[in-house]
Amino acid sequence: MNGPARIRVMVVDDHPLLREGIAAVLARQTDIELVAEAADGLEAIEQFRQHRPDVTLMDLQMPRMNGIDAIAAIRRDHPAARMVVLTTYKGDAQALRAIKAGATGYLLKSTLRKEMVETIRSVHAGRRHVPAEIACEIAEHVADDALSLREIDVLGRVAVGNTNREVARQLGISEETVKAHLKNLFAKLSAKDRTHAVMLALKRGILQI
Amino acid sequence: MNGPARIRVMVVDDHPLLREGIAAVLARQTDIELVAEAADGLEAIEQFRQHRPDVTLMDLQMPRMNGIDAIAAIRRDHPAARMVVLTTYKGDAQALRAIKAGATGYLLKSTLRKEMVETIRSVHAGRRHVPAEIACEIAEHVADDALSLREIDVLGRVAVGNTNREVARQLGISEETVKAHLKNLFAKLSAKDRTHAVMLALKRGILQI
DNA sequence: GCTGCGCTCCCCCATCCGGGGGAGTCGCTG
DNA sequence: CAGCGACTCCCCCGGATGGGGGAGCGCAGC
Repeated sequence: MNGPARIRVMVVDDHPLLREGIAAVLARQTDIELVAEAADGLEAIEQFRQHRPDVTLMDLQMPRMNGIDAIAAIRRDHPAARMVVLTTYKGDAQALRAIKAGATGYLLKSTLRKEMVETIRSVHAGRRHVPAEIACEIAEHVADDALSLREIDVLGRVAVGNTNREVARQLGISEETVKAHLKNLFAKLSAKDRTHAVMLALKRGILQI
Repeated sequence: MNGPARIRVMVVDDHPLLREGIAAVLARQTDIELVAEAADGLEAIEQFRQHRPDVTLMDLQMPRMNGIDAIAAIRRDHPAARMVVLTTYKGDAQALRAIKAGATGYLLKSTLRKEMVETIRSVHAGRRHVPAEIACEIAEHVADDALSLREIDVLGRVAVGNTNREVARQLGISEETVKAHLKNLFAKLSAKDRTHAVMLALKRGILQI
């Protein structure tokens, strides 16, 4: 049966065992072909150039270059590339950022085999595929605005135990400004204090551990 | 070739794709046989009873019942059971707790196929198998003592934005006592303040997000 | 029986934090 | 150009935080 061309897929993840699992599932599909694998964002860009897969499954948390940057880089050169985000958590900041970067689908690693191949077919057919679970998480938080880069920077320094004064010195700004940034981001995150703010930022994927 | 009995393996993980990957790798080994799968701790206990695998690969973070509790429960009834921890992070508190619960091996999910099968054979042969990477992490922190249950409880409440007074009221103790617990755990974690302490506890697997 | 440690409580006090207010510059966008 | 938001700085001030000290009780191990 040499019918319609098969969907050419690349999988990008730093866990070899997970790649192996995806390969095993895809091998059982007659209409899907795994043409490339990569363990991080840089490899992904290189492999994409060589193999031009129809659909790319991309993890977000990876060494060297993360998935968001890799998606953005690939989409810049190949706007037609179909990218499906593959991640463990359902952090909304991550999801939103990935979709902004050009992802057309979103898959949790805890999903079943069937859902994965359906997503690949769906995305290849040109449809967006974001599960209701994720869509809700995103909708829940697009209302309250995102943190600015400066606010994220300040919060990141607070997270590692710096006082307002230390953050101010590190950034070359006044302590009052640091306090202003914190006041603003507390309101955005609905945080009760700096510790709570760090926890919420971690939950939403704004900060990483 | 119906030679020596094959090593009977069970894999416990809430990610079906990862289980699939492990199954694919094990299928290529002539001396290893995958006899059972489970998606959480409770299923693991049930499946163990039914199939009595020689070696169990167990994830730590799972819904319903986590891996530590499952390992402890299985080892209580079957002290000879060989348990290998399979996890994403190398948090030392997790590693140490797992080994205390009776794990005989420790595997990072980012390890290669080869290392996994070698670990299975090694553990089945009665050897302990903890990679140097993990052993170092553990050794680095066994010197400074672990947090007490009360301290972990206090820190967990601080992490979600409670003030010392609120924590005191929740626990029915004095605010001074809460401050004492915090002072002690700051010293144990080498934390600069409560926010830093929460971050360090998350890194070490003492707290979960 | 003594020691160590977890847990509890108390004191003092310098410092930090966070909420309230206002205000200026810059750059983007409608 | 007017408005908005990010970023910057300033004021005041009550309350929270954290570092220092000491102390009692109960339980487990040596």
